[in-house]
Amino acid sequence: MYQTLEKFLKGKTNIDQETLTKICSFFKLIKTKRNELLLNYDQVSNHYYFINKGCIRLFTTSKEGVENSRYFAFEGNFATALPSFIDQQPAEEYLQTIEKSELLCISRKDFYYLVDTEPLFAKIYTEILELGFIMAQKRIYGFQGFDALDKVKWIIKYQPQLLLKVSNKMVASYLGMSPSTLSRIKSKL
Amino acid sequence: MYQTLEKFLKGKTNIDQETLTKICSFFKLIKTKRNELLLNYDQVSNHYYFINKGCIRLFTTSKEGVENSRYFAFEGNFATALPSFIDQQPAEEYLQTIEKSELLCISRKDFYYLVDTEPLFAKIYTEILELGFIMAQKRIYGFQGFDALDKVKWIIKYQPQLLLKVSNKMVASYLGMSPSTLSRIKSKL
DNA sequence: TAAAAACGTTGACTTAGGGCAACTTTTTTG
DNA sequence: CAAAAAAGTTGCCCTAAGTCAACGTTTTTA
Repeated sequence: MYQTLEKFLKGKTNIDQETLTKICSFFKLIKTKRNELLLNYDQVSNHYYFINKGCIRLFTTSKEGVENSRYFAFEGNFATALPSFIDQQPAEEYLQTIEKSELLCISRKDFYYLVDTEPLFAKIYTEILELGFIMAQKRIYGFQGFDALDKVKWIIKYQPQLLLKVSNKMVASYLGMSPSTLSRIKSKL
Repeated sequence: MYQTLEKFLKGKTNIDQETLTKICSFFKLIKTKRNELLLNYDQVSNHYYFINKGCIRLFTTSKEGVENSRYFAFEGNFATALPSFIDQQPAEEYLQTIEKSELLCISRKDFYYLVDTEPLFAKIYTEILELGFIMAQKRIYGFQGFDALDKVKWIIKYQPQLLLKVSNKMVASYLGMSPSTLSRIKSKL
């Protein structure tokens, strides 16, 4: 149950088995269905999820009701609505498993307890923040000045798994274009 | 010379004067001219800047040579090319003072020395990361699904100082539209 | 302080990509 | 496994916003 998580933690820092076991003991296994909502727009994020199996999507909807995908996290990664988790304001975004998934879930209280009492876990948290920051910047700023074709090429180069695992519709909403535009571009290469 | 920085640090955490003085002693004052480049596209970011006076802009250029502004930091704030500062890869962005400025500059080495030896400074760094993460997300994701008019309204609401302090051209490049579009929209209110 | 450079504004024209609809294909579920 | 629902594709048309150029204004610098 905790192998993937332990592997993830070991990959980030040198950590003994005892601490590892202690950290893992705070995570509870939950199973979710396809399209199950983990967090609603108005809710405050109070859980951090580690994905054992499946996929979590972070998205919003525009005032016209169009969905806008922000992030997809797959097996072996952490995901939550981090801004809300940090500042405890309503998330203004949704968290959802887009397929049947198995998640390890830790409450915010326990998470910060670990951050405050386990220096190694604090270090891992800092690394998660740093990495999250870098990735978000690269992803979003990377698209500045890109036209639709550039974006599709970018996704093929840097996140080809997305095209395999996620519906066209969601990829399109991730890239900020309509499904028809994505469809047209793919047919031209 | 260090008043503004001390005020910033005190605002983040309870911190005694001795530690404060020690932290400040690692910062050196530098004066820059209008449009002076602090970091080039291919360079690795090795300094963190605190702005005593003036303004730092973070920007890139597209392959066609069009400038794209990412962030403006004003008096009393920190700025650097953070992804590069963290992972020591070429920045792929520029750092520039857009007006005559006075900066307090700390080297990466000293910065991480403080993070590793002063728990309070580590805490401040985590807060800078968290805040930077939240702000970047809000800023960029906030524009998803916005047309040009929405973006201008957004900037008026959340960052009106920008319109006062920064040229139209740079604001336009920050909002991801051409200067003519921004001009046209402003004339319609 | 005068010449030069950069910036801002506006008009005419062009274009990338969105909206909608019809149709086909795939996926989901009872 | 069949019916229903959702997703993907494609054509047609339209619109928001970009480009380019001309011109006036402000800013910079020698």
